[in-house]
This record gives sequence, structure tokens and C-alpha cells, in this order.
Amino acid sequence: MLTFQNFKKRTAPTLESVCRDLIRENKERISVKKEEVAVRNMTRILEAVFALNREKGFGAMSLRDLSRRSGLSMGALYSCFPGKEELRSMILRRGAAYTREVILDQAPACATPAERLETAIETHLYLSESLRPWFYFAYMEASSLPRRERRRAKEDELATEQIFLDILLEGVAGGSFHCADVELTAALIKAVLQDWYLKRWKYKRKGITVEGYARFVVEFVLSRLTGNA
Amino acid sequence: MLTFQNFKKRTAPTLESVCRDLIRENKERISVKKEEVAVRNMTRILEAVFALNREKGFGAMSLRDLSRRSGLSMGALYSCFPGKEELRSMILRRGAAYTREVILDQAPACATPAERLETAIETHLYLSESLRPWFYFAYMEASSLPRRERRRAKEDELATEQIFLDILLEGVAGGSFHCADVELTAALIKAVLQDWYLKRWKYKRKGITVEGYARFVVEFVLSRLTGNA
DNA sequence: GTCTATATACCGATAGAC
DNA sequence: GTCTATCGGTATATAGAC
Repeated sequence: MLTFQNFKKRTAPTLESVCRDLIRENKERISVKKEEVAVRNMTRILEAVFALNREKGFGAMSLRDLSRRSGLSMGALYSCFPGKEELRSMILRRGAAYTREVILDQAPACATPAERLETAIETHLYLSESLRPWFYFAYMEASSLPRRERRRAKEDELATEQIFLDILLEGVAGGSFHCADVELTAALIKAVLQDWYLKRWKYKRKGITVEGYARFVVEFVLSRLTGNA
Repeated sequence: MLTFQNFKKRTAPTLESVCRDLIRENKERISVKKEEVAVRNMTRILEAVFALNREKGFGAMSLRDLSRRSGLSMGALYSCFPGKEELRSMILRRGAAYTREVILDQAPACATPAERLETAIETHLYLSESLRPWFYFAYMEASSLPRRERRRAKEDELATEQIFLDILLEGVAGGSFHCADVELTAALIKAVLQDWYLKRWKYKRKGITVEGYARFVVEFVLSRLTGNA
């Protein structure tokens, strides 16, 4: 079992570190040239974006709201990103890429399908817990994209689901899993993992920790896959 | 097993019929006095709202967008609802009330817990399938509400979950279900049901019908509850 | 690199003709 | 009941001082 502490120690997914990747990825579209300045400002910007996204949604958020909340002037904002729509695209693109990197970096090939499934579930939950506002933003804003980008967002979602599907298929092929519909099972796992960061208020109210939730999901799914018939 | 056809025949959840309830519920806040006119216009308004909600989100939708899409002028819009925020509130309030009415109206008390659980899952899925854009809207907009209304939206969500929780508790008490954590199991069911209307593009692509999805969810959950250990 | 001031377009909401 | 015209205010984005 992977603990949340060990995950954080190994992967260290802080807002600032992902912001740094975002800055480097979009260097030519950002007029601020000193990386340290850009990272510091972008971190404050994203903190404000995510807070305002929770309160009123990105579409209803104005750049004046963002300026006030982040403490940066309108001019400073525009020196860090080229426009509101582009800011959203940058955030979504980097988030999807980072998720893919982390999830693919985790599963040791030598483990059994059951162990791999457990690790994949834990990793996904711990990552979304570490960057919960980012994940929440990505989920809520993915459908408000221009056609071309929305298409890619859907492919990103299917790619994550595919990771679970592959593990299920291996387990079924090797005889350790029994499952009539692996595709729907993979979709179910994905939906349950997303509920953790979409409805955190609910689990917080119930007093559930992320490790407790992980244990529940792993046990629920594995008992279905390895149980009778 | 409840079929989608039988559900629709018995409950008949059309956009127009729910709009009629919405009009009656908010009669004093709507200046159009002929009910037939108000229902016809409100139906067109909600069709446009839901379409624009999918494309850009309610917050980013302007009333001019809405006017263009619905074919009604700005003045006609304001004769059907008192303002943009109030329109959102009216939609969310009626949707939550209607869902509660339909779900509570369905479970025959004589059935076993397993049958009641099956019926509750099917009813929820069939209702969200019939009014999918409404459910999608309610999910996406519930978090962008003023404090007081958001609080009630959360209670509505918990009330639906409570229906599943009650069935699980009865089953456990009667010995027909085995379940270590009924609260998390109820939350899991809810999350999986929501995924159906939130990610329909995914299931459509896979060729899954609402009845196929219902069968999968019922089988998955029941096998866990009535299986070993 | 960060600020204030401003250009231009559009917002939600309303008044008054028909 | 529905329309067009228009109100005051605010939106995104930019220009130019420092």
C-alpha cells in the first residue's frame, strides 16, 4: 500500500512546481522574462483563478476579479498570459500532461495486476488531493472549450481510463480477475476517483481521509474482481 | 426490472411538463399571465439555456446569446423571468424538487432491499436520461450559487444519497446485504449514477444504452453486497 | 516589470411604442 | 405580450508613465 506521505515525498506535486513547468511550456507567449518572477506571479494567479472558479466559475470571473484577488494589476496579469481564454487553455493543457506523467511514472511492471490496480487508484487519488483545485477546475472547464481543444480534453480523459482498462485486461487474461465488462468497470473506477475531488465537502463532512477513501475503493473493486463468479 | 419505456410511460418527464410546474411555482415573479404562452416561451428558453450551458457555461452566457438562441427578444425574456440569477435559481430549485418527487414516488414498500435498490438505480438513471441537459446544468451550476442557496443544493444532494443509504441499511439489518461501509457505498452509487449524464459522450461512443448501464451498475453493486465475506 | 488610465465593445436591465 | 432603443456600468485588452 502506498501512503499519502510517501507519495508526496516521492512526487512532490506542489502548485509552484507545476506552475514552473507551465511557464517553461509557454515561454514565448509570456512577456515576463525572469523565470522566478513569472513563477511567483503565476502561482498567485492560479491560486486566485481556482478560488474564483469555485465561487462563480471561470466564465463568470472577470479579469478585474482576478486582479483584485491575486494582488496584481491588470497590466501585470497581461504580462503573464496573453488573454483569458489562453490562460484557461494553458492550465488545462499542463494539468492533463502532468497527470499523465505522474500516473505513467508509478506502476512497477513486476507487480501483480491487483497490486498495479491498487497503486494506480492510490496514485490518482493522492495526486488529485495534492492539486485538488486544479483538478476541479479542469473538470468544470473542459466542456467550455473550443471544438479542437475539447476534443483533446476528451482524449486525455480516455487516456487515463485506458490505464485502468489495461490493468483490468491483464488481470482477466491472466485469470486473476473475473469481470464481464472491463470497459464499464474502468469507467466506474474513473467516476469514483473523480467524485473525490469534485465532492470533497461531502467526504470532509463524513470525516473520510484520502487514504480511507483509497482503501474503500480498492477493496470494493477488488472484491468484485476477485470474488465469486 | 424496470424498462426505460415503462418508466417514460408512467412518469412522462418531458421538458415541457417540468416547465409548466416551474411556471406555476414562480407565477408571481413572471409578468406573462397566460400559462400556455409562458410554458411555450420558458420551454424554448430552457432549451437555449441548456445548449449554451454546454457550450460556454451559464456564467459566460449573456442574455443576448440567450435571446438569439431562443428566438425571443430581450423584452420577452424579461417577461418570463426576473433576471439572470433568478432564472438559474428557478431552474435548480424545480429540478431538485422534481427529482425528489419522482424518486420517492417509485419504490414499492413490499419489495426486498435488493429489488428496491435496483428500482432506485433504474429510476434515477432513466430520469436523468429523460432530462439530461437539466441534470447536467444542475450539476455544473450548483457550486456557483450564493451561500444560502448552495447550502440547500448540498442538502438536496445528500437527500438523494440518503435514499440509497436507507435501502442499504435495511438490507444490512435484514441480513441480505453484507457491507462494511454503507455511507461510502451510497456515495459510490451516487457518483456512478451522475457519471451517466455528465459523461454521456463517453458511453455513447462505447455504444452503451441507459438500460445497459443500469444493468451493469445493479449487477456490480449487488454482487458486492450479496457476495462473499 | 508594474502601475494607472483609457479605448472600445458588450453586459444586464428597463422604457415605451405597438 | 413582444418588440426596439437605450440606460449606466463593466468587460477584455492595450498604451504609456515610471
